[in-house]
Order: sequence, then C-alpha cells, then structure tokens
Amino acid sequence: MNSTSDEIKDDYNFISEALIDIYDQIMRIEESEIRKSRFKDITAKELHLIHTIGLHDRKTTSEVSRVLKLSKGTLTANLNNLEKKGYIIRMINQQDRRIINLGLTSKGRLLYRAHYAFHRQLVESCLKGFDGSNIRKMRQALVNVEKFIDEVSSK
Amino acid sequence: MNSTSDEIKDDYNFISEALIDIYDQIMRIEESEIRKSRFKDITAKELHLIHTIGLHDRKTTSEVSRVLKLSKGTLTANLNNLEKKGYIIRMINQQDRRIINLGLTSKGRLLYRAHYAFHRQLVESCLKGFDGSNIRKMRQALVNVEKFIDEVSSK
DNA sequence: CTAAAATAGTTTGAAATTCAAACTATTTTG
DNA sequence: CAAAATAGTTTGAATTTCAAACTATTTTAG
Repeated sequence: MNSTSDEIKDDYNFISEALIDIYDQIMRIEESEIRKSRFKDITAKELHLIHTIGLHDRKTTSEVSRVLKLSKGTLTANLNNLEKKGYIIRMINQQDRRIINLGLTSKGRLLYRAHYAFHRQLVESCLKGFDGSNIRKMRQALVNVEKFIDEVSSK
Repeated sequence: MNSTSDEIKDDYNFISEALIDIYDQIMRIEESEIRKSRFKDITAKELHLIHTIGLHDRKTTSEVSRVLKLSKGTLTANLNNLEKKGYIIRMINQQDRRIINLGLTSKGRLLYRAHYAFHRQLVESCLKGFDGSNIRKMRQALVNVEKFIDEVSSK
C-alpha cells in the first residue's frame, strides 16, 4: 500500500489525539467494571497498586514506592487501606527485620487476575483481525514508547 | 512472516503488561517535562483539563465535567486555580446567562500546543521505521480500542 | 403571564489523598 | 560497640475531591 505524506501526517494526528484521550477512559472503565464485580471497594489507584505488588514478587514497600513514585508515607497509608479491606498482607522479612515484604491475599490474587483478564480482553479486541506480523509491529511500537520514555526521563 | 499461536500469546501478554505500565509513566513524564518549561505551575491533571477545554470549542463547565467525570464542584475548584494562574477564561454565554463557556488564554494555548507537540514526538518515536500500511494498522488498533471502550461502557 | 420546575454553576463542609519531616526499629559500617 | 544508614510508620499541613445546599437564570405548564 502507498501513502502520501499528508495521509501519514493525518494518521499521526489521529493517533496522537486518540492516545491522549483513550487512556483516561480505560482507567475509568477499568474501575467501573471492577466495581460491578465482587470488588466494589476498589479504586483505579488501588487496582494499580495491586498490579504492582504482583502475584509472586514479594516486593518491599520501598520498591513499590519507587516504582509508583509515591512517597513512603503515602504508600503506607494506601497499604493500610488495602490491608484493612483484605487484599494484601505485610510480611516481616526475617533476614532483615526492617523490611516489609508485600503479598496479595487470595482475594487480592483474584482481583489481580480479573484486572489482567480485562486488559487481555482489551488487547484482543484491539488486535482483532491482525496477523502475526502486525502484532509484532504493535509490540515493537510499545517497545519504542518505552525507549522514548527512558530517553526523556534520563536526559 | 509466520507466527505460532504460542508466539502470538506471548505478544499479547507482552502488550497487555506494557499497556498497564506505560500510561502512568507517560503522565509522569508529561508533567515533569512541562515543569521544566516555562509552565512550572501545572500538574498533569491540569494539563489534561486544558487539553479537554481545547483550542476552539468554547465548551461549557457541564460538558467538561461530564467528559472528565469530575463533579461540578471539583471542576469549579480546578477552573478557579487555572484562571488564577492565567491559563483559562470564563465567558458568560449571552444567549443563556446561566452558562459559562470556557476558553484558553494565549498562555493556555501555548501550553496546549506544547503538550500536543510532546505527544506528537512520542507518537513519531513510537512509529519510527513504520511504513504507511503499518501506521494504518496502528490507527485501526486505536479505533478498535475506542469501539471496545464504547461497548463496555454502554452495556 | 406568571409561579413552579429545571438547569448551570458556585459555595460549603467533610472525607480522602498526598507530601515532607520527624520518628522508631533494625542493620551496617568504621 | 557507637555512629551512620536504611526501612517503614506517624504526624500535621496542604490539596483534592465529593455531595448537598445554594444562587441565578431559563423553561415549562397552568
């Protein structure tokens, strides 16, 4: 297929606009879908935190606050909430008792999987009708975004 | 190019994971880049609000609060801040004097364009080396996401 | 035509979120 | 072993958010 430089510019504009708008909507839908399920007490931010804590990692509080760029105090508050609601547990690290390792409860793991499934569904519907090479390209585009982000943030 | 179903599944997983993580980083970078420029007093949320108000639309407060899913009270507070900082103006609609139409000041328009330019840069770097047909596919993927979002939110 | 209802936006007071700084407990270093 | 460093929590203040009450204006219905 051939494209004029005007068509490409138009595509670029469309893609830029769409990206600016879409993600906010995804966050919102994510939250509203999760609230329709048995996890009615969860906000989008908490979902994000649960995703970061992850299924298997036993991350520390410091690691999570670094990844999410939240102050340690803020994270402590968030973790208190999620602990109270029964989604996470704190485990004192026996090698170094200053450290708290974080884990998901079974309820937390269910939520994690529900969230992940929603995203998979989104990606599947987004790539419907794409063949393997197109999907590869899509993946490449995301790698490029990550590279761009790294460059900008390290400069 | 040929792909096994396992490879595709792996790509799907990669793409899902990447999407979950990337947006938060983009928001953060957007804000930190804008704060390095002459617009040091702007947060990511305010940037988003300025984008929604837009260059030409003269949207009303209600429209904006509906789009951004913010309560009217919250939006009033945000608009007060942006007005104080000189990015937006409120215009009483002379046909219906209950209505406030929103517009950007010249400073607000400069910020709008700087934000847009950043996104264009991101999209360009993300699609580097893609040909016209690949870019088309990318665009199609975003249309699919929009469709998915509409379906989920209207069901 | 006008009183009642509806609509647009602001104000208010309370709850939630966030941060930085001070603090506690523990481990590492010199 | 005392001092410094590190992990996480607590604290108090600032900011953000919401829903409900409120003001001003327009629309509707009798």
